[in-house]
Amino acid sequence: MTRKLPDKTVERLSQYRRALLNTLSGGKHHIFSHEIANLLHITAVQVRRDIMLIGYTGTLRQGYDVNELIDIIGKIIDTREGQKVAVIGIGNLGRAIMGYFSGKRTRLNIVAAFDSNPDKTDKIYAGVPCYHSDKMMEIIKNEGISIAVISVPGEFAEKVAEDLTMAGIKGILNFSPKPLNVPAHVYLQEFDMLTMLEKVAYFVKKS
Amino acid sequence: MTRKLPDKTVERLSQYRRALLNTLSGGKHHIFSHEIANLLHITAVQVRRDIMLIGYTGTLRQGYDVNELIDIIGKIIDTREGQKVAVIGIGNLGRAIMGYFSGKRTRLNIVAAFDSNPDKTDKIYAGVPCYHSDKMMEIIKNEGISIAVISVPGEFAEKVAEDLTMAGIKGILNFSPKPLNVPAHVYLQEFDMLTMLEKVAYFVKKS
DNA sequence: AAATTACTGTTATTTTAATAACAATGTTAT
DNA sequence: ATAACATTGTTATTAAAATAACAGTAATTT
Ligand SMILES: NC(=O)c1ccc[n+]([C@@H]2O[C@H](COP(=O)([O-])OP(=O)(O)OC[C@H]3O[C@@H](n4cnc5c(N)ncnc54)[C@H](O)[C@@H]3O)[C@@H](O)[C@H]2O)c1
Ligand SMILES: NC(=O)c1ccc[n+]([C@@H]2O[C@H](COP(=O)([O-])OP(=O)(O)OC[C@H]3O[C@@H](n4cnc5c(N)ncnc54)[C@H](O)[C@@H]3O)[C@@H](O)[C@H]2O)c1
Repeated sequence: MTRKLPDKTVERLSQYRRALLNTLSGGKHHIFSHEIANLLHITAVQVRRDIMLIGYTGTLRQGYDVNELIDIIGKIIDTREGQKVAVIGIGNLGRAIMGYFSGKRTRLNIVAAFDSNPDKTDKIYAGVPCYHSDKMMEIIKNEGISIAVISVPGEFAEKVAEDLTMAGIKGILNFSPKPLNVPAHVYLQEFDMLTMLEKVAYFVKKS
Repeated sequence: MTRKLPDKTVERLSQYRRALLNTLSGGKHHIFSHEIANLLHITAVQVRRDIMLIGYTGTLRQGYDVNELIDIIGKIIDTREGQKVAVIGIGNLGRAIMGYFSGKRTRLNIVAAFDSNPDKTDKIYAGVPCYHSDKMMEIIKNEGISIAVISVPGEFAEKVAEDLTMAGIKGILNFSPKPLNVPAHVYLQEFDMLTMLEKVAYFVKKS
């Protein structure tokens, strides 16, 4: 399945899987495209198209087999061995992230957290050990951690990103307000809640 | 300026403004499109095009006047009177949001927080009072709060959204993992960090 | 058994977003 | 004074994403 999927399809696949896992725990084993669509507020065509792109095929009268679809999506968006993730900066946001991810059934395992404040280190958060950031580069290399979430204050983000890059990280999800510069081989995704909120405000205003 | 702007342009305008405010506090009063572009990791053409769309014009040798541009963007994405915002659910995520927004110079004012846990209510977080959620509908109506950020656990999110809608809220930014159903006149923006992270993981895998 | 229904899967079309191309213009160098 | 340069603003083109259209098909109804 080395076919390149559209960006947006990748995002939705992750959402489909989450919704399907819910569905499953509700005891439902088959689902129609329009049901998935309703769960996510998108159209059924979109759902079918995405599913077509990953090469899965439902049955005519029953729709999609929930287990199978979850599996196939996993084959696409997970690696076989899983990927290790670290969270840098265990303030409010860092803890929210750890809490949210813990227990989610996924091949993305948060295996370490790092903070520069000794009061926060050498403790367990949501089942994950938090180390002092002095050890960050070493642990990332030794553990083979490939993905990092940055939730430190803006003024430290650039330095953290440099260290991460040197330690061989492959992907960064950045929540700090400072847009980062990383080499092209590091995949970078930035996110800002203020932007989201201002967007909501703008579109509220229009109506 | 009732011209309809593309979705993505609106997002970027918010980012430009944030970057420009930084620039300004660094004592720089003029900026070129390619400088803005570098700050945000986008292209200069994109920047110029967005700025064209809002009808602002720079000077040829100096580029854009930072103050003026900040102002113009404000005219576009803010309302004159400002809009009031409430945060529902003051857990780790709620507190991270409050901390992040506080002190940001914007016409979006977080004026109230709400939580159902009496241990958390009747306190001040990042300068904003937290009330018990019993009073939510009343306060939202009386204060004229038009935008809400939902950061309660999934199982309560639907109910909170219903109450908010009934209280007359106009826009919702939802961080709970439960996709919400709201009437069409309420602008809804959902966000999920797990999706973001899985996307990073997917694109890391490819390389 | 024919028609109808309710789905899926796929191609075609439209819409939205990004990029490229380039004219216009003041600035600096020669 | 002229040429080269660096920048903006805008139009043209391409790319990405979403939507629409519709063919195919098993089940159900008449
Ligand atoms: N992008 C967004 O949407 C968004 C939302 C909320 C917060 N934020 C930003 O995220 C960051 C964290 O927010 P928060 O509320 O958790 O803040 P916080 O102050 O509670 O936490 C920051 C943590 O980072 C740690 N830290 C500082 N320097 C470090 C370093 N070099 N290495 C490791 N750890 C270090 C601190 O000890 C602290 O524990 C802030 O920059 C904030 O502006 C962004
Ligand atoms: N979308 C994302 O990216 C993302 C990231 C992290 C967390 N989350 C989700 O956000 C939510 C909050 O995360 P958290 O880490 O802050 O959790 P938390 O448990 O620390 O906080 C939840 C807070 O909501 C309050 N609450 C519960 N019911 C309420 C109600 N009806 N009205 C008002 N307040 C109520 C609780 O008292 C608590 O203070 C969770 O659902 C979590 O899954 C989402």
